[in-house]
Amino acid sequence: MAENVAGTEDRILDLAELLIRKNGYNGFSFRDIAAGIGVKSASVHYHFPTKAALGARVAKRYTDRFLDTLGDPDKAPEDANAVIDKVRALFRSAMLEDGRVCLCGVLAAESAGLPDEVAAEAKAFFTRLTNWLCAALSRTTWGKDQPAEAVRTQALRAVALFEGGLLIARIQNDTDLFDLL
Amino acid sequence: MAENVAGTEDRILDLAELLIRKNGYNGFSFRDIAAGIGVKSASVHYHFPTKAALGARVAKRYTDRFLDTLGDPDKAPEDANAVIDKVRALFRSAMLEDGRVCLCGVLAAESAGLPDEVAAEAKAFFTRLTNWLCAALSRTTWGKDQPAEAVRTQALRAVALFEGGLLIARIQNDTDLFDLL
DNA sequence: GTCTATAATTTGATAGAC
DNA sequence: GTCTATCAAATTATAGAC
Repeated sequence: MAENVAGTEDRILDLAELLIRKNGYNGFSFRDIAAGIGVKSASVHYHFPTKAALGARVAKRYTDRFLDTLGDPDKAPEDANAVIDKVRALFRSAMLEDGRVCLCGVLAAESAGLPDEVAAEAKAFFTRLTNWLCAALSRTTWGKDQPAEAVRTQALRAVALFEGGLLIARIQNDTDLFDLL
Repeated sequence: MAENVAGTEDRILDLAELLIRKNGYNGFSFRDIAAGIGVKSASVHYHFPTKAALGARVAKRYTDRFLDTLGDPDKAPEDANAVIDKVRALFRSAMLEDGRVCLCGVLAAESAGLPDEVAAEAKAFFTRLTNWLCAALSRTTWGKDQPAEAVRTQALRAVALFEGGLLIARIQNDTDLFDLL
């Protein structure tokens, strides 16, 4: 029964992810985290020595989970639109579940002022997601006949569209806008 | 000859815009601004009483300039692709001129933690840009025969694509990625 | 593993002299 | 319009007791 109770480390990661997605990396503090989970900021430092280390871990966990949900690209649908829709649905659920945008979209927006290790993890998100889309799309009936560059362009367009769509839907406070994309 | 020398207020706005586009609203301070233009932070407060007031003014000026460059939508091209390309070129030049993303894209990413007056100006950017695109597109040979909703969807897709594209191009440190969109 | 206490710095903002 | 001086609060981070 006790396995369901998240440890302090996971609770820190959960709250940090939520706060970054809401306010950005520069928009939360160790004290926000500590207060939110009911400990002191020194305890947060025990688990994550620096803010950069925490940010990097949050981004890595987010990316791992995102790609884990997508699964094996070799088992993705054979219809190209279905592949795109699979990714669209994942971005969409991130938006609806907690009304937040993509963590790595936020980090990308701030990236020029981010600690290197955080920026590197955010960059990896886009590399890995684009690679997954390329792999999945090149198996589809559409992609089989396409040069690699055309597949890559489609993958990039999809990611850019969804990232931008989340930003617009959020600031316009209208989640329906995302579904028009 | 002296007309070319920007006043303190404009120099504050210029630097604030650059810093927000680089690090986000929470990623710059009045002292950063002051040091950058060679005054003290109290002088910055003389021109802009609060950080929120400065942020809002930066966003409004950015939006005004953006739409001013686009010009009258009734004089936009009659080819729909040319209209989209006009907007694409504007986003692209923002990226190339100073290697930065769209100011309001950054603000949108942080919007949940922004002062109301700043968030309102960022929101207005997307409203005004989308409206411009709707007006311009509905005049095109393509748009003339389309229902308003289809035109609006196209407009939103274009803005989302370019905003997302800027974010990806910047974090991947590859401006060429934007041109694939 | 969490706490108290605190250091060192930075932040947004104000008062008042010039 | 810009300055010096300063405030109160918040920030990341550390030392050491429990």
